[in-house]
Amino acid sequence: MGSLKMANPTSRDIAEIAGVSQATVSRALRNSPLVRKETRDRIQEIAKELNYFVNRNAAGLRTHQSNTIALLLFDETGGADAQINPFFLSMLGYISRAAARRGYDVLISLQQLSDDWHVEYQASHRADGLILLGYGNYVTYREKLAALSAANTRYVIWGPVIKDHPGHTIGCDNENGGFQAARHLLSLGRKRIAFLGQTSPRSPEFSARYAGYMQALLAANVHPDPGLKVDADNLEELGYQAVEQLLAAGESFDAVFAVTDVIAIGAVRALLNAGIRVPEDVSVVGFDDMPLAAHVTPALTTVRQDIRLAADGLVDAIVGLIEERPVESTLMAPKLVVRESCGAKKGVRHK
Amino acid sequence: MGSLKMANPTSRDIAEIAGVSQATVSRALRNSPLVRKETRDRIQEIAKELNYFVNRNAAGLRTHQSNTIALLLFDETGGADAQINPFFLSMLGYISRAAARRGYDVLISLQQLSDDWHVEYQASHRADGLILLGYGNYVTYREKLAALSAANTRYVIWGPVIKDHPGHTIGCDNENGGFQAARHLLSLGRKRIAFLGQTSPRSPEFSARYAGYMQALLAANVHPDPGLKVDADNLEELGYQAVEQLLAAGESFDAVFAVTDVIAIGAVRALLNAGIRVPEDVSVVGFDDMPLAAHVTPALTTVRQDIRLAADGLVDAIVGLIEERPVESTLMAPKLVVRESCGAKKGVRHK
DNA sequence: CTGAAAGCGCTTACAG
DNA sequence: CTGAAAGCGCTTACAG
Repeated sequence: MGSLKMANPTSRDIAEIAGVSQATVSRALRNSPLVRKETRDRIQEIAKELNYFVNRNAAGLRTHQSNTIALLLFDETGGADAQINPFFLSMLGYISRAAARRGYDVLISLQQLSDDWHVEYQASHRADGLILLGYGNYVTYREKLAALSAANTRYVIWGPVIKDHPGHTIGCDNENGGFQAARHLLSLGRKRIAFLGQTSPRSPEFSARYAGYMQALLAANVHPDPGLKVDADNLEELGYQAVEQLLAAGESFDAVFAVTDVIAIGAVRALLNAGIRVPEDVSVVGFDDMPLAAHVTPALTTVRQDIRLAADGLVDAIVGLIEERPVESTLMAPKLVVRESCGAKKGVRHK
Repeated sequence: MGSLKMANPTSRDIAEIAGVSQATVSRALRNSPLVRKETRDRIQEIAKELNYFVNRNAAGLRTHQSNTIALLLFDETGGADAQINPFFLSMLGYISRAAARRGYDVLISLQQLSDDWHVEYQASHRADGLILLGYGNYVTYREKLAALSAANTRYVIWGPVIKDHPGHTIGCDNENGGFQAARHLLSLGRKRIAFLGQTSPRSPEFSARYAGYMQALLAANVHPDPGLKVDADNLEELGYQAVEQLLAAGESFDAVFAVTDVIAIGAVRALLNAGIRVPEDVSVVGFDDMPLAAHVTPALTTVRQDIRLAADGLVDAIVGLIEERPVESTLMAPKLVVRESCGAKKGVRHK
């Protein structure tokens, strides 16, 4: 069969070589049982030899499908320079793998919440559906979501499952996670547990974690001290500053529950820096279990959100919507991961 | 002008509403000066009101362009479960931003080096070009790249700039980086500097870092001790094991140069675990300056690859190839970032 | 400055 | 089991 080479072969070229119609080539390449096995094999072999691949634009134009999912990552950093939250970044990896397994490509896009992203991806037929990722400001968020829904865009959100919120959500049971974190600290004998994180209504996930924390305190008859609650957005530097602030205010505390690992890592740095030992003097627990949580020193005790499962769930959901199967919002169970920063494992420095 | 709403408007719908031909609509939407300003504005307004977006499949089919870049990330982890190297993951963020600035979408795909990815993305018209990212095994890599070139696929690699390597490469001057790291350790009075990393020909980047390290030793008349060189692939656990191995062999050393931050973090953990102080007893320097390098304790001294610049360079290069401008391979200068783990800054724990 | 027309490369009823 | 034909929604010479 020598050298069947050409620049940009089309199904028509293959038809000519195979001595069949272009329609038959199209069927054969999609493995249609309508085409006789023999013919099918021959055609596929020719396609392979020619390094032929179906033109996705043509196929997409015909079928109105792109087999692509757009992944929108909200950039909390205000754009420009800063790093994206590594937690979401690593989720992206799992999403991409899960999508590939189901035959979907993934288009990524970093977005400002303020951007006018809502409909374009699907309306332009670049994607069949959207996955939205990021700790959003749910107040502004909400109208955008409503606009998406109004435009019949298919989308799934990673975030808090909020009653009568538009769209489908896959999220973590943040309240339970916060509860587990605080209960664990209490079980270690800690009573003055500082809370670091933003709890305004624009951050319902963090608010839920706070609610869980409060529940645990109340269940243990520990009176919460408002002086131990410090607002902090999700940046390492702000975790650092939050602890500095507590120290400057002369607050005494024997534990810190930070609403994300990023904040927790900043908090630990500030504590060590002030000559306060972690976990001997102050226990620290984070939230997320991002990749490096296990590798900082002391290794961070944290509440794990299983991002692998989350990614699978998000992809399942969006593919479900695309293929018009019924989809439900889901709440996933978080899990406390005990490492060194809380002091529960005395003298054990690695698993 | 009330409610102009319809399910999936096309340029033809707009033409009808505007009372012009479909061709004029197409021109107007692409801002062609051929269309009278007035008409153009009117058409664009209608499009906006209808929430119309050009069907990318149709446009792509016509123009043979996708305005999309495929980002192929090589998965060193062997697939399945593991985390992707955070260094590359965060590069992805910058690439996506740079591409957006130039009007390109980014399609991501995690790949095994063994996969048959070489041509499909461009041949199927899903992408106009590829960016390849990851510490590849350059022996197997090479044939794949040759295949890409043979298929006239446009691609740019992040990696070592190797003479007569196929394709265009944007990379870091790894040799110089290794030199800076070792020279810095030597300047601190360290003489027995362990080297942790894989230096086989399949990892030319790491080999180059090793070469720089050797140069620095020789320039300082320090005789390199082969017992202080330990092979380690790019995983935290392997950095940990490498140090364990040195200790078990009874080697004495006062510094560690790890060929990546990930390995360095594992090394630090092993040292602390063995009761060896960092940096008092052993100085540690890594390579990459990944996001968390600054936030582990002690903060990691490392050789920074400016990933922002790298990302811009990669996108510039691939867009250049796509738009048929001449493109050259580039070597970027790395920069030593001094933090705590080397001991140069006594008593200073944060910037 | 505008329109009529061709054609990009597929998929899929429809007919046999 | 196979083919002829229509048509997806654009862009862009070509003609005026």
